[in-house]
Amino acid sequence: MSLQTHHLIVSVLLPIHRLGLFSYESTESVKIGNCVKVPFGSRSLWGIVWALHAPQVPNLKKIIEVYPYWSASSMFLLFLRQCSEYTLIPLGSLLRMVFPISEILEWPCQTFRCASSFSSVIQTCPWPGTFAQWVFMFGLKRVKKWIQEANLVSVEIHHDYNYTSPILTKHQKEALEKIGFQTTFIEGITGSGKTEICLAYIQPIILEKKQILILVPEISLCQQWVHRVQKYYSGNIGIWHSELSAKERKFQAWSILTGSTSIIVGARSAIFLGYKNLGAIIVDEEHDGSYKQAEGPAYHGRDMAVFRGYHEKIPCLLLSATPSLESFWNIEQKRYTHVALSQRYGNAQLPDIYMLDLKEQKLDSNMITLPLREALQKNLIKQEQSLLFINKRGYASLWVCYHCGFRAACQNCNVWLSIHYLPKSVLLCHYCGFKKPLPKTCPECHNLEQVKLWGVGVEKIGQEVQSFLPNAKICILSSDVCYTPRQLNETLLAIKNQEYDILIGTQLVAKGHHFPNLTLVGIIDGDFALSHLDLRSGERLYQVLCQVIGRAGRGVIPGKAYIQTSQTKHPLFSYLQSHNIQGFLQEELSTRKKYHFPPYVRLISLTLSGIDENTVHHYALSLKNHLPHESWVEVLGPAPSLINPLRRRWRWRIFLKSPKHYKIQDYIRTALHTFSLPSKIRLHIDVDPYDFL
DNA sequence: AGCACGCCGACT
DNA sequence: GTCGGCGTGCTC
Repeated sequence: MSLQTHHLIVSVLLPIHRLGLFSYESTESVKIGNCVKVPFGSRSLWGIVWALHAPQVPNLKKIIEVYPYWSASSMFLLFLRQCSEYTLIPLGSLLRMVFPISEILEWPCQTFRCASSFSSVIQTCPWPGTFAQWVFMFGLKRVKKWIQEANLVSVEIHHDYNYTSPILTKHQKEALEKIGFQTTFIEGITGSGKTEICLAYIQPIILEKKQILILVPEISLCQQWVHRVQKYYSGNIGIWHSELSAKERKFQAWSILTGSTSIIVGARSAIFLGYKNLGAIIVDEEHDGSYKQAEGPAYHGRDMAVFRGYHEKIPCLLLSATPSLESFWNIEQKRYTHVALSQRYGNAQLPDIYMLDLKEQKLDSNMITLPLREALQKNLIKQEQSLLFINKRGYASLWVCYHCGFRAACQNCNVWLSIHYLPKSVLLCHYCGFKKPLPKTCPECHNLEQVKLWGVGVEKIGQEVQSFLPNAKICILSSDVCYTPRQLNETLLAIKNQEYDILIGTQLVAKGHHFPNLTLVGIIDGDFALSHLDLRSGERLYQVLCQVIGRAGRGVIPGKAYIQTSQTKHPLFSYLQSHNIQGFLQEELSTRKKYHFPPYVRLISLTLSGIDENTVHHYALSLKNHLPHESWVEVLGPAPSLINPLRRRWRWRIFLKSPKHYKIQDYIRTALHTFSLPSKIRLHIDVDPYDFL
């Protein structure tokens, strides 16, 4: 053996789904956290040095290149490790989210001062903007050539910006003082000034040249935060979400990595990105279910934000008017600092809530009860806007021929197809997106007289309103009508400009938009989620109703809300009427405690899926039998999913329940270590699942 | 995940 | 006789 074997063998984490850690020889000195380019099969990949010792393996290869400008801090690596241990997402899969586009590591990292602030550069270099912006606009090759021509290769990174703090009221200042060093929950109804407190709080952090990450539950809310931030901040604002184009993604990831953007507004996946120096994390609308990613690697954005804040020793602020049960519990357990804002900004009143019993009303085939009709009419006369909420897209949810009994069903899922007229007439599956032209006659018996449409969606409500208020200008708001963020923003602007009298919308309208002239809210189906099949349904309904009702009366005029339901006596509504969130959450918590459900226990779901029903069932049973018996683990199932098949795949689920202080993740990891599945069968692990069906 | 290798149907 | 279907297996 040669004497040069003192070259280190290091363990490199690669963005590979299954395992992830591979041994490489390093000829130059590397540290843990360095980004390195390594040969892998017939290609080369970027990875992170995970450990400075690794097992000797045959065919050991050398590291090609070490990235000199950025490396993962030990705190960041600890964060990744905890994420992986908690969510059971393999480290390799996690790294794919950290390095969404690893090619940016090939870009040179030097950049220029903004032309406006560095006159000597202006003379030799006629292009304004930062390096990244030029690359974004003109392409790397051209910019590189320009740099060589201008001889400017080693100018240092420098960013100039101003940040002024918003002016706070006395109450807001008091709240600001209470924010702790780590996770703080800021609870306050819409309009209580949570945003301003946050924007004031981050000022010193921004001035220390650290980055701020603002997480939002939905892409459409990014732009809103950008506008808020721009009032006080003159620098670059980063955006991160799944709908960025490939070009934009590269530009944004590069700007975030190099620190050329100091404030980043992003959807949940932004929590895993590599930052230059993250200084604080803000999670807006903390309770929102959209933070939970259920498809692909399952994780909860808010929980990951808390983990990251903890490991990087930076503050994490959770904001909500209607805390999630988990957070409410964590506040009670004194895990989070709690800051409550009670006053609504500028004296706006909370809306009065009226219950309408669907059982007492004679509706015929209509969905809107008489009192709500009258209220809509009055509001129209007063020239004030109204909002009707119904949580169903499309026109109707079942196409049925009464002559032969034919019902239009999805080819891939065990569901009926919904009828949509907007933006185009079509039969649509809400689960897989399958589309079919709307039949003119029954495909089975060719009859056309006896076709019936069952179920009620936004479009049908729109039709009903138009029938009794023919002069009202109606706007239908659903993801089908506004399918791009731009379209949605345009529509929202039109609403603010009073171009519509009555809005009819799905979940989409519930999220953080301010319409000053909106004074009436009607909930069409106030019991759509009150099933006992799903333990979170009550919590979700409460949150969504709170949010929709919060749309009313945000200006100077007090608002009113009508809730149509067949369960007027349900305790949820009395808490809602008295605006007593605490009471509602307390009661929900005690139910969860009684039935041994989260947050009192840990719940994990294992879902097996595949094309062939029997094979999936077979492997689900054998997985269950493979799980060792432990007194502290309760194994439920396997049970078939409610919608089976879904996207042509059959799914069987196993649920595991254990007390929280046991490491059930370790139990599962070891159990799965000795369990193998054929490649046709997929296993999906979800820690703290949101759905049970 | 990619990208190989590998073993069976319709074409110049 | 080939071209190519995607089944399974490996990548330090």
